[in-house]
Amino acid sequence: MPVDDSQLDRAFAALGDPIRRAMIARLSRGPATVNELAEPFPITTQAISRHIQVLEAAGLITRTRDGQRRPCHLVPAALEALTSWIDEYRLETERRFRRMDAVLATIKEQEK
Amino acid sequence: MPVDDSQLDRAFAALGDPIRRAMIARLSRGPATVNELAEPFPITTQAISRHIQVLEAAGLITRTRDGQRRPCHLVPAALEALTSWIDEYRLETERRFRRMDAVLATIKEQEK
DNA sequence: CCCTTGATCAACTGATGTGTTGAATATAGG
DNA sequence: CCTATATTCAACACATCAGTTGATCAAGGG
Repeated sequence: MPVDDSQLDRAFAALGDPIRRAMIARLSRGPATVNELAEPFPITTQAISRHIQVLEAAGLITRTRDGQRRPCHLVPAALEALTSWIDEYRLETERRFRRMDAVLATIKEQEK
Repeated sequence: MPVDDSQLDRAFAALGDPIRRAMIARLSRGPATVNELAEPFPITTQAISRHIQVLEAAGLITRTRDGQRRPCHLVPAALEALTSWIDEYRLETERRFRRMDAVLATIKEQEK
């Protein structure tokens, strides 16, 4: 499954804000409306509404309709795409480190 | 090991830029100097130098000295801290989905 | 000792992000 | 119907970001 580059831009950038990360944490425990998400923060509902739009544009959340409410839902697959991207390079680095350790061990052995 | 909130801000925000992600990808294959990292991109070395500073401030890379060169090295543990953060909430969401599926299955069973 | 190379600093520009206030829209409910 | 509630839109202020050019600094090599 191809991960659009600009979607990665938006998703990682979205997580770069502590308010949006707190919203993600909240949504992991279940859906929430704009007002519910706004409650813990000392900023206006409008500002929260825009944070939500950022998360939605990043594909990290989706929204449904419940009368006049617009509940937000976390999209675990979007989070998984991010960890996959990171892990690819983390694992490559760790493999490289292990290879280098092996080489150093061999050299040390030969010096004996 | 406690992950400073502002470090998460910086690290996720750093990955929100495609040039910096490409640098991460490059560094997963081994250390590289500023000029080496700049080579693929059509922007000035100064701009690259600042991207590197952003990655370093985020804790994603470290730098050593080799004469007049300043090689960059990826820090896999920093990447791991990010996947850990994401996975916590992704896994919680998936557990919740499974619980809900179970409830729905029970209801469906009772309807028979 | 000079000149080149690798890298950074400083100042400036234009774009983007995050917050505000005030107005608008839409649904709920008496 | 009319009002309250949930949410969003629009316009603005302010800060931060990503790029530029030009100058500076430090290490190497002839």
